[in-house]
Amino acid sequence: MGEVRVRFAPSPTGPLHIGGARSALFNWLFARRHGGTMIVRMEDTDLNRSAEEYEAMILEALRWLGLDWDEGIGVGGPHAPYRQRERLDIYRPYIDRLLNEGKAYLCFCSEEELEAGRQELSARGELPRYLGKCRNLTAAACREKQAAGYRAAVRFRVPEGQLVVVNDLVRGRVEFESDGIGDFIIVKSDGIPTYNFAVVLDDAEMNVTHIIRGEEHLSNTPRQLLIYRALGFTVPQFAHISLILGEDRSKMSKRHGAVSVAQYRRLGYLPEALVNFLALLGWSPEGEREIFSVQELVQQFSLERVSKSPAVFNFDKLKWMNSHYLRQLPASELSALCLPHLAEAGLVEAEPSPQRLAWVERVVATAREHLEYAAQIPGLVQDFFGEEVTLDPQDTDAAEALRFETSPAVIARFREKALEFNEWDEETARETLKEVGKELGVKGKPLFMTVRVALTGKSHGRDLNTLLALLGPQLVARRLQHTLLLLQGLTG
RNA sequence: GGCCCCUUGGUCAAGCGGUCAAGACACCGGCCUUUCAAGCCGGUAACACGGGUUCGAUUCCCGUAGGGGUCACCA
Repeated sequence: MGEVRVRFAPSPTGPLHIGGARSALFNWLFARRHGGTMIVRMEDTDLNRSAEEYEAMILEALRWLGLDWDEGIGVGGPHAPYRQRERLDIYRPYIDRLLNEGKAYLCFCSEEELEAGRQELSARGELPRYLGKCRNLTAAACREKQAAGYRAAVRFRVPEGQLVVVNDLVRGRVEFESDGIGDFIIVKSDGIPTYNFAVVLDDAEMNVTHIIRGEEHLSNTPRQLLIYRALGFTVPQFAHISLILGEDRSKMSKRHGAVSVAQYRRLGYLPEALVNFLALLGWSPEGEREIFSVQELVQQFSLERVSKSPAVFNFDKLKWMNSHYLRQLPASELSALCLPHLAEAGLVEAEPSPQRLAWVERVVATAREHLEYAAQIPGLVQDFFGEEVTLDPQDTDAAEALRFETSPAVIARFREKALEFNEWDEETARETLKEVGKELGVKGKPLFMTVRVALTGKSHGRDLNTLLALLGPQLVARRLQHTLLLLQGLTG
């Protein structure tokens, strides 16, 4: 393969979508795999919907995912500028050329006229398409209209009776009849080119060799091909990857839950997990492995193994994959990832002391195996916070554990013993509890489960010794006392 | 509606004429564990349908059905 040049060209009309992220990823993997060039530019020709803040968000999301680029916004390059709105002067000569050669023409139809035409056609049961009203306007008529103050859009004159063939790297040969395509607008009446036109000019100017994008663009491709043909440009290779679907099999959108990369980041997903997951959505490596580092993905990626059929976004699998990466994270990083969520839940102060931070790190570490994404942390470490014990009414095993004949004695005695310490480690805590058991002749469930429930109100939770150690003897004593009073209230 | 794409378990997905049709997530069961989870072991579960082609179709071709995309002065 010769020099590879690919691009990711989102429109800044919203945050980076999960589908866009996958397109970016596939382009990036392909570029890196072949030692090619990755370009990032913006399709900001929609003045109404484009916003600078979205551009910043998209770029930030790409960086967070680890998808860097060699040319484009922020890094510059030989084909700058990389925002379509800043490239208007570059487009001008091509527009003039098409107009002069009669391959495009001015259209003075108003929005209302066009709408009326569409209505009429569909009322008669015919397909809505441009009727070609301005197709054969004379130059003189055009000048007259313009002099009268009418603003014109530019339409591409679609040649009749042509077969337009897309040789798609993932879909194979796809044929379209030019007769099925109405003359389409390439420059809006405000002088700004439309997407279908500008994208061709940019890709040609920037020598893009491979266009890897979502399948929704497949139907647009013949229009673009016609423009390549009209301007005599070299046609790049196309690869249309299938769509990402929601659980209900319709195109992934907001109502399917978290749909932007930023949302996953906020929830505490790791970029390497998202990248790994997205890579496996619509592409599959050889072999049976599922977990791949970015470097491994780069080594293995190929368009030949990209699937044609759409894929449902499987939240469960993403969660599983994220939990896998979470388990590999050093304790300090895991803690840092979780801290904002603990602070938000009001469990930990926003700027904890070093000692407190060290303690939080240990607490968070106990939840590591249970954690699917960082935002879940408050619910998982609740037991480590607070003075009081509330018996979970749903938890029948818990109530049972406090109803052993020996329960009050176990709790009272362990409390006394705990009071003798200012601090203790897991070892000491365990020994102390065992001594209580020996003293009172209690072991097994009536000993351990009773203490667990007396401490947390629940029959399930973190390892008891860990819990004791992290709670510390003084808090343990206070909680036990609290439960003791609770029990007296029940019996007395 | 026209055009285009797609169709293997609930989901992702391997397969590229001959397989007992991989693997992963989820689910169920067991082991481990003084709880839970993790981990390990095992289990349930699929080629949309109908015609061809072929000695032989999940695999190739044609229909049907279903799903999706697109037909904007949006991208």
